[in-house]
Amino acid sequence: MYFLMRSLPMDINEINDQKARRKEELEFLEKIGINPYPYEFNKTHSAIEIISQFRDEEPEKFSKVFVAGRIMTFRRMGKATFCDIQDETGRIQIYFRKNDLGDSYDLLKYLDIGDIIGVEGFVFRTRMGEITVHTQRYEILCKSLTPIPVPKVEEDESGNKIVHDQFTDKEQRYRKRYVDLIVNPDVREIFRKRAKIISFIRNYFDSRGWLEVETPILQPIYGGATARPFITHHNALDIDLYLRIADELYLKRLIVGGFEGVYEISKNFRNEGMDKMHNPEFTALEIYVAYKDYFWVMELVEDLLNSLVTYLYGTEKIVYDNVEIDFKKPFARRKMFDLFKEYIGEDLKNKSEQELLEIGKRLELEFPENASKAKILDEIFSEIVQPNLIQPTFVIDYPIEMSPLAKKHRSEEGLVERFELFVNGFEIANAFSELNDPRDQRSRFEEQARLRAKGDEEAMVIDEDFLNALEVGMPPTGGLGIGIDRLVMLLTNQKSIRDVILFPQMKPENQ
RNA sequence: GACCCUGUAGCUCAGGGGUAGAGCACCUGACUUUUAAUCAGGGGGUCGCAGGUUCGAUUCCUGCCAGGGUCACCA
Repeated sequence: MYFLMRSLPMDINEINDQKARRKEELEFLEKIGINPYPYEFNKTHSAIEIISQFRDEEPEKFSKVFVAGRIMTFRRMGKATFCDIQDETGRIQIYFRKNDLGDSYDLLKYLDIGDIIGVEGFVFRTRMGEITVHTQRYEILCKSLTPIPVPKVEEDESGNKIVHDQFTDKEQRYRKRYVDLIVNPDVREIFRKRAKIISFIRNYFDSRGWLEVETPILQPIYGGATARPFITHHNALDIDLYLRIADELYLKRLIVGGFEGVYEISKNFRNEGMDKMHNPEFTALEIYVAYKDYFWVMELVEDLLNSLVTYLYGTEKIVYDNVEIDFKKPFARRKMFDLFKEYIGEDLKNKSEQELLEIGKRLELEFPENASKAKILDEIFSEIVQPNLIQPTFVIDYPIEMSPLAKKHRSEEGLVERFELFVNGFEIANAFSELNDPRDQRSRFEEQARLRAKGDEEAMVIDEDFLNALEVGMPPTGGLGIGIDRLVMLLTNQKSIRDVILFPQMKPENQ
């Protein structure tokens, strides 16, 4: 017997007394003929509609409304009860009175915080001045069996909101995002902004006639970025496939195919570390437009971000982490090697791998063994220069070793026509005049293959079909990538990528 | 992957080698315009998991698990 007991799943929640009590309430409601999970409710008003509609005009006749939402607070006072219900738009106070409701008033005691109800009533203003729905009839729309955290909101004299017992445990918030969304209204706001940002970008591109496309997530050869991929397996074909690390090479094939502007909002996957700037799956935007170069793309990015910020906030300025950031056009444009000169006091152009390594070490940086020239420059840049780039700054003209898919600079030896946009030290955008000379592309791939042979697991692999596409011929093309998650972080003042991804990757909980 | 911090009630947290604490939530009672409602009473915990030291561990030690942070790799 003892062993039997011990071998039963002893889920702590199963023996939770609050859960048990709610289950009893639910069974009681069913016994007296009430369906605690009915099929529909015809809402006429949202919480915010009621408040905005009745705030200014005090209606002579009380107006009838049908509202529905989740019960967030209860104030029971014997023969009268107040509660706040919450719908997608906000909260509205509901008033119940024994005189009006009779027997159904007594059933209120079988309702709990977390239940969802529908209310038919008229709107009035209480003595304390709060716009409230006076219930004439109500019905339960969903009985909640698991209690949710109950933060309480207090308003001080100056109208500031103080939240008591806020649901703050980050692990629980990310794992149980549905609870987080219910009890932390700011979280809903972030994801609404995220949706607005994405739809703004989509409209911006669509209205210019560029085509939204979908390219493979499962790829036999991964490419378009330097990163380690996730590997999966297709059973019927019995081949390994890679989850895409970027969609660049497919989008360029579409430019070869004759589309003159294509873009994709793409979930990419990189099998690397996670921290507040990296989630293993993330969203990137890439766009390619035929007959354009990177100067044109710079103007596109300036205008896109400027109009996006203006659309969201009605101004060109935002505040991130108490720093004001101004998206006024044009953004600063700085050549990469000029920035090196400014921040290191030395011209790194034409330096050998060995010389760069020595400079890096003097700056107290550490490098992996066999670090390539590209890696060393990248390291020096991201450690020394990048943190200083707070206001929107285009860094232009990268060394060729760092950019195997970008076209050679039209006038400067050893450089490519590439820019990255930095804001608040974040890399927001990456763009080039796209390399379309198949002979040059092949030799760049071959150089990547050499790096790979030397042990660089992130170096690119040769994609013969992509080279074939370039041989068919791609027009001059400007290409751009934007990290959507980081852009959302910047525009919503969030410090961690997990706060702008609804379901961030977490280790499974130990069962 | 390395280091630091954290894990106690549904939530937010305090405590500490000898039967586990608060506020809110929950239950009972009072209260027909309250709003962090109030007042009176009450229930609720293998103190993340496993092992060790000890007469005795939730507390001390070790390992593990999970989370957060810093660093490394990357966007």
